[in-house]
Amino acid sequence: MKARPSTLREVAARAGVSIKTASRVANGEARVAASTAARVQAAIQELDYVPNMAARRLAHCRSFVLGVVYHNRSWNWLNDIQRGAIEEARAHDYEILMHPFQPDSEQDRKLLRHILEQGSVDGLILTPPCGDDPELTADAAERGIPCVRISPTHREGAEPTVSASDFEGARAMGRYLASLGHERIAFVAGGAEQRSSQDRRAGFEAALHESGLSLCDADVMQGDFSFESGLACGRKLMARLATERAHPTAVFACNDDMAAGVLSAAHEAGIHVPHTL
Amino acid sequence: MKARPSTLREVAARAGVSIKTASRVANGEARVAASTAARVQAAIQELDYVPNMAARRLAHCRSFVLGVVYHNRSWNWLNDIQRGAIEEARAHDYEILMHPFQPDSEQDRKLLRHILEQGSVDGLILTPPCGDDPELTADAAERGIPCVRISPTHREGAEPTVSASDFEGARAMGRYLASLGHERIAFVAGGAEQRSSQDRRAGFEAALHESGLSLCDADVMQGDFSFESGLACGRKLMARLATERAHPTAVFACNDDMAAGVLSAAHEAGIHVPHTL
DNA sequence: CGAGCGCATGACAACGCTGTCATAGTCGGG
DNA sequence: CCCGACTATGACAGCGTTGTCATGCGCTCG
Repeated sequence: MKARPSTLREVAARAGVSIKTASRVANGEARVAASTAARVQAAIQELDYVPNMAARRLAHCRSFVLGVVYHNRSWNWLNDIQRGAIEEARAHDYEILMHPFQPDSEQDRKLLRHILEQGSVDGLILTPPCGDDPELTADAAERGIPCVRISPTHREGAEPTVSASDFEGARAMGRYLASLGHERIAFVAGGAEQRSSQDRRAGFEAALHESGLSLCDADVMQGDFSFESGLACGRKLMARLATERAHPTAVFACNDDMAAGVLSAAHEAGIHVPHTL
Repeated sequence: MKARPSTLREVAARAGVSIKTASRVANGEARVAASTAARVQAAIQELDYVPNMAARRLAHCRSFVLGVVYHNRSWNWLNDIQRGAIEEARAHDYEILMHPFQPDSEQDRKLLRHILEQGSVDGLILTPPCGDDPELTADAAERGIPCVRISPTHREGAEPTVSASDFEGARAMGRYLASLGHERIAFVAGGAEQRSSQDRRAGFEAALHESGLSLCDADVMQGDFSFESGLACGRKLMARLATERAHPTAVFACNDDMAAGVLSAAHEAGIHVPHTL
């Protein structure tokens, strides 16, 4: 049908103006007479003109691409992030480039560095735990590529960060569980070094204290945000139910995947959540 | 450190050759004297030259980007595909652009069409069930953008397809189960319209027949490739175990997610796979 | 020894767009 | 009625790379 997309030059010719003026209209710049603007708009419509990104990139010395660097066990979470990033980026004429990154893979490091060198990204979104990789942020800084770190463990970097309100969220959830009358609540932690896990624990403990309760070490189980780790913690927990007289009557898991794991363990043990024991 | 990446012109100047010759060396074209090639290579090294993709794209009228269109319930599968695509693409100087696509979302359709118009992709990889969307393939064809369809239900399209050997794989697995002595094996189907599910069933049934067994309708359960559907089928199956005297002693699920669902249901019911009943 | 051929190299335009600066044309104030 | 200021528009030069074609050289074959 449309073998070759039409160019600005063609639009300009059709509207009887110079290329530059066509460009101005296409970009919605001010300083164009209403009448000419209308004429150019018409030409754009008629020719199905769509700006050529490659040319725009070249002229702007910008790539209009953002990279999302990830290394994640929770695919559900990552897919949400990915979808959100793509949508928001598209709304601003940007594209999203997903970049897998295992901190210990020299291969991944090299590829990423290559991408930075190539200037194929204008910025980077670092999902946890990538935001805490100093080499990575240093590499980006060296090339003047701005980064945003999502829920980083260490906040001292120069880059802006985006974090969920881990503390407050966990506190609210803790309060709720306490309000149901539970007196011992187990806590399934996420990756020990990830701040989000630490903050959630702090918020959770704060809620307990407000309700006159506390979290004993025995009720803290170490997970790593993955479903499997939640399952393992859940199983340990279930084993305790059988042997210990006094035990937790509720469980707080640091993310959905682990919660699913715990639930799964409960099912295995024949316990139907949220039925009371 | 390196404020502005170096250009071919600089490399050429440093090596004392013309830009074009530098280009030739950078692209490994033949027809260059070994001595000059060496000189240029040295310059490239010294200046950390990396070709500018935007310029290359413009000159080539190609984007060096492939789109992966997806709409999927099985994130695990998708992430494997994504990772594989990214790796292979990078190896060929290509990038991967992920494009979410809900067949019933006009929004997604429009965005995708826009991407095609923009020429921001040289080709499309359609994961199931997107490969079976006629409007999509037509749109792409109209703009001369080649598509590869992964495991499509309908193979009659002009586009090349990539499919796992559903039939043979399922047959091998069926044979194995039969060889273990099972005489009734339940079958958990994937999306009814997806060919991969149909083929797997055919392969599975072929294996049964070879072993003198057969698949009765009652033992076929309809899933949709998601974990949840597997769980639901598993639960139905478990219920039957309790009530029916003669029942399947093994389960064949059409993908990993559903198999996990079935296993989960078995756990719930207190059955430890693969222990015999 | 000269015509002819192949090979290494370079000059130049083109890809499509944007930024800079120049150039007409318009308008209001003194 | 003229001058400065401001507005709309255009010419042109890049952005960094590649394709086309031309050029000049040395070599081989007759």
